[in-house]
Amino acid sequence: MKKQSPETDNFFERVYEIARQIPYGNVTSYGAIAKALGAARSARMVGWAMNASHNLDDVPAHRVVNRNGLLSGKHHFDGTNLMQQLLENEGVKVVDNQIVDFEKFFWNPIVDL
DNA sequence: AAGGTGACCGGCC
DNA sequence: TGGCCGGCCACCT
Repeated sequence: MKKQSPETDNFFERVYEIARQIPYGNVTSYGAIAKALGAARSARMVGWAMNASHNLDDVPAHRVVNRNGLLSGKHHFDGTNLMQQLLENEGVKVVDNQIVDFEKFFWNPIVDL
């Protein structure tokens, strides 16, 4: 988990590209990104790509949560509450690892793209 | 080369 | 009402 041939991470790039376009103060779900990629059922892959996005600072992974609005990947961040802190810093209310009014802050990549 | 895994989603029991 | 199961695609060992 360190190399990933530059030729094969085309899929990853696609995910990063979407995640990078998430507006400040907005959030989206893995499924939404998956649909934007044309693979609605491959939401898992999006999460996988996010896992690799740890190496990149251009990808705001904290703005990506599951369709439940739950900070599923917060455990993967440096700190335990770093993800929540970042979201709150952008004006997104987070309670108990869950985004409040998720639908209100939700950003659909398909619409913007 | 094959098997196992994963920050998910949706449907079914 | 809530928990279980399968599917899906790419990456890693």
